Amino acid sequence: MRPTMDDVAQAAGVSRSLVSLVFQDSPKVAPPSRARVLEAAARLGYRPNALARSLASRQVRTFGVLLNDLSNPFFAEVYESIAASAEGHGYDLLLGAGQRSPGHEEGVVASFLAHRVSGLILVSPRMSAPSIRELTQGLPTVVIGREVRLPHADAITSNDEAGVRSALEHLVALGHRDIAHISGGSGAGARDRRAAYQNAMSALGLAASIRIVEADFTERAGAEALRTLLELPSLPTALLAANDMVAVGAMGALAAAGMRVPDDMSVVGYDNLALADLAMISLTSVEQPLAEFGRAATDLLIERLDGGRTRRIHRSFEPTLVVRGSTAAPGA
Amino acid sequence: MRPTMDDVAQAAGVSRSLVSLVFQDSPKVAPPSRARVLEAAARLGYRPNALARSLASRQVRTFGVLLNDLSNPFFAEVYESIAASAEGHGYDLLLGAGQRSPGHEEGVVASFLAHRVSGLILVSPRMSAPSIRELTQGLPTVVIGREVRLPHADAITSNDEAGVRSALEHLVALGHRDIAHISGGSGAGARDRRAAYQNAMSALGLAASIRIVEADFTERAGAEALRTLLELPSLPTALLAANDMVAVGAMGALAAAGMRVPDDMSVVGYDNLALADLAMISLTSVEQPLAEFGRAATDLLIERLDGGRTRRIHRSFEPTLVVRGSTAAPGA
DNA sequence: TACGGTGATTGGAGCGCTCCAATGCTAGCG
DNA sequence: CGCTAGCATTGGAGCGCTCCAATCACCGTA
Repeated sequence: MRPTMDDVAQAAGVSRSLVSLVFQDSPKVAPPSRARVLEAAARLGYRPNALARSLASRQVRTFGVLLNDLSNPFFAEVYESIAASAEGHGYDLLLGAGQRSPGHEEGVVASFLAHRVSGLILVSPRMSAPSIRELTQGLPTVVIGREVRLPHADAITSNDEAGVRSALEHLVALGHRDIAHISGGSGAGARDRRAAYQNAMSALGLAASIRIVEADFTERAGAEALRTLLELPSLPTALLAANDMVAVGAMGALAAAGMRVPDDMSVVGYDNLALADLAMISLTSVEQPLAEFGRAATDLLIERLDGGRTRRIHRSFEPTLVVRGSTAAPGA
Repeated sequence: MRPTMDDVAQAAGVSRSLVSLVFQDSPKVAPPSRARVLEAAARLGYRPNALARSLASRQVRTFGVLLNDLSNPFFAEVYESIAASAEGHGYDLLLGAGQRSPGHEEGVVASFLAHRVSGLILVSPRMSAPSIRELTQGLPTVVIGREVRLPHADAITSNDEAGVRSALEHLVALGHRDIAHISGGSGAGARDRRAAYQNAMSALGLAASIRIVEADFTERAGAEALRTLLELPSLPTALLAANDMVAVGAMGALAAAGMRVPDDMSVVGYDNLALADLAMISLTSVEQPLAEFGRAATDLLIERLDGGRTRRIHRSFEPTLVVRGSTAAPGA
């Protein structure tokens, strides 16, 4: 059996309470006692039991982070920024992966709740809003990448309307008029982006050439969507993809079909992953300030936890278009 | 406050013990009692407290999974296979990300231990073997992607010797003789792959043209390594990269330098990520049976936990070469 | 010498659960 | 009709810790 606090207390010749104070870094402990306790603990190989600690203190300084899809590096970047910021605030993280399925997500969130995390960060969840409400039951929650309207849940999004508009304006400036959208289907935020595309196309006087292919936020789905597109009688000259994975999948399918980017078709992605910057991909993409997402998420959670805020907040960030080699004038 | 078992017991008019039995799915509970308890629990919104449960039962049916680097999809694939298999055995997973730094990894493992996980799965850890031994303290552990020799730690690797040999033989069959290796530096398994390269080159009679550039398992490092290589007086005709991320980074740098793959240089990767199959990348790569890694990892852990095994096991899997467009005869 | 004050230390109750031994109850048997 | 077997249920101790109130030792001061 692992040593407990009592063992350490006995070995150090003090009470359990004192050992507890030492491991809480309490300033009330006299330096010599502290040294004796730490020495005894080291000798026995003692490690505090986080379970017992949380149970007794009835507070768990831990956030549960649910990432929708580990295979998309987007989530890795968001996670890194959350981790950096949570660490600074002294919070632990429990990580879960949703595997792109609402069922998995619900299981992960249930497990977070069972571990009594103090707050939840859901990154682009696919769960329905009602099931989020039902599951989280008033637990402070931040949803990234989707605007969920629940009183105990804050939202962090980037301004898709502006991001999509800047991408389309860029394409139009290059001379494109026939611009199709490969959508994220039922994935988080896909609706907003789809709507932003429709709005911006209309605003640019291109309502007539609106064309949407439903897909999902994966390479595979992007490739399939493109093959669907190729069967149409007329092809668009440019493509706005729901994200970079989709864009890359579509570019792959284009290459496989013997078409060249940007000569035969321009492609714009969304997220500006490290991938997009690779020379043989060189994808024009809309960048979201991911680093700020993480900081904002922990800040919002801590405001509720320590500051006692109860009103929901929606924080929206401005994206930036990064132009690379995948866009050019049509027929160039 | 959240309802506790006592609240449910009171609401259902039974004892706490009975409620406990119901939530453990005990067969000794009479169906009507079970129904009453479940109804009361649902009405109150009761959820068992996993902390208290683990503390009282002194067993935590949870594995800690440490992934070295979330931004490499390799780890996402390994994770998915672990998740699938652990779920089947009724184990929960705690996920942690090492962010490519030994310090981070140690923090994550310490947190796993504090949560008293029943077993550990370390995927390509960067920590030193002594610090693994010291941290894990006899806790059943499986290390994937690296052969760590500790009595309480099993190892899962793929046969790098064979994988590297098949890649080199493929290149030699195409006519290459001058084949350089971009190594993973101090990353997990980099040593084995480097040694395998040296051995295979010697076996193929190419010891004289052995050339190694140290890098890391990332795109960025691959690109930098390639730029280093370009400054040498003579260039190799083919490249064996430590993994696909490195290969892709190197291909990007090649493209940026105006060189074409495979015309000016052939490139082979390792891991066969989804990425490698994209048409504009089309990377020849060595595939490891990732799905089996996950199953093997949970099986090994469970053998120790339930079966009482104490001797270490090293399980090695055979890789397969997947040939794509990034390799061709030199000067083709 | 007695006293209040300060800082260090301690005892004990309790967090929400599990698990074991003990209890109550009904049916079945001689 | 008493006795036992067997099932369903219960009470209570205890998991390893925190936290509060109580205690202790020691100092300076009146």
